Amino acid sequence: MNLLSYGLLGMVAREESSGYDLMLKIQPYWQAKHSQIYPLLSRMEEKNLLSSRWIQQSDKPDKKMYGITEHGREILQEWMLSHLSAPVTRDELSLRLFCLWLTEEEGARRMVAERKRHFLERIDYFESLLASRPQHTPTFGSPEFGEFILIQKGLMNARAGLEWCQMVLGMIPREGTTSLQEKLVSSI
Amino acid sequence: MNLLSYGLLGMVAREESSGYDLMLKIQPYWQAKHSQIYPLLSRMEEKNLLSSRWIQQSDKPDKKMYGITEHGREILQEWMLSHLSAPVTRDELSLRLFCLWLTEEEGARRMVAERKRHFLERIDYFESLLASRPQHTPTFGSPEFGEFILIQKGLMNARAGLEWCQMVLGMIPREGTTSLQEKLVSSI
DNA sequence: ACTTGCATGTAACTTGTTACATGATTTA
DNA sequence: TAAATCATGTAACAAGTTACATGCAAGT
Repeated sequence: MNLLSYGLLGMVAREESSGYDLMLKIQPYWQAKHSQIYPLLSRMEEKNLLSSRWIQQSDKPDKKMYGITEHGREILQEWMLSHLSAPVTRDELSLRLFCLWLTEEEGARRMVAERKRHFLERIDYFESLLASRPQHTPTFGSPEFGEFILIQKGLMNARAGLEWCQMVLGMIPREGTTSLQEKLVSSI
Repeated sequence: MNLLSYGLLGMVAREESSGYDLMLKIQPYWQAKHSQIYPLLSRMEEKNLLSSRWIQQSDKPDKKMYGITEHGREILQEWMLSHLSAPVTRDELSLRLFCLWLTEEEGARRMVAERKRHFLERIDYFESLLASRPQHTPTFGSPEFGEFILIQKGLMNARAGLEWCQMVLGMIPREGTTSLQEKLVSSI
């Protein structure tokens, strides 16, 4: 059982879901493709952590809804008490910064601007999630609490990223902005 | 050529390094083990992106220093101009928050406290990096600039994470703090 | 005596991505 | 008419982790 499997198990524990549902819901926090999720769900059913039933739909394709079993819930509880592993981030931008000195102002600005767009999109997404739920802050113990602080986690992270982008864009001179003095110095 | 390979190539472009050096330097930004790095460096040498030479050492084991080739530099330049991919984060904590309602206050607090320690450690690390380099802010174009904003990236991210932890710890009631009224309500 | 750091590598395995495969309905 | 959404799955491949393997020097 890997971390993704536990995550899926936990989501099913909250509400019965199809693989497709789970994929969409988990995407913003853990980038997993359907080709990874479907086999995991099958294996978890074999291990008796999940049960499934087919739901016929008229307009859309039929779907397989998964629910958690008693055994699944026990395993889930154990996981929640086990040691928490450190987050893993792999960001191409970090690698590129090691050799940023190889690029011109324009290239560097383009890169950071692209990342800025990414964060703005994420902020939009998380804010729309917040807007589509009860106004009052949920209290600990309710299922809404976990979801609320999860959204806050994404939001605060994206805002920090945006701030960084703006700081950096402020530090890279726009081309054509170089002063006469600097040009003279760099031409030596 | 994967992202990690480009990252290593970029680091070698800055200064000649051994696989061991690269592993240590890249760790805080991209968690790669030596068992992944060594074969990548070998393959990049085969492709004529890197060249290597053995350095004998008396007190420590000998080491293989890699330098970038002309061809390597060209490939690196191309990469810097190509499309930047989105960052990928896999955080067990995010998955756990989906089913936080399964745990008690104590378990939840422990989890967040553990994460808080993680961020405090990272902040310490990045601040020590800042302290061990020239006081004045580097300007765009110098190799120090990229490294400076990379450290800032890690720092701002870790600070945002810490802030989130503190917000959440403030929202989870400490056990024994529950009011009489709440106890009566929850006992129904 | 034991562990940590330095230093390099391979083998077996797990995890994650891309591509293949199907097919109806809705929207542009 | 083309693309996107819904919906499930498999196969081949790439990326990343864990374990195995060696060995010396310095510190605890």
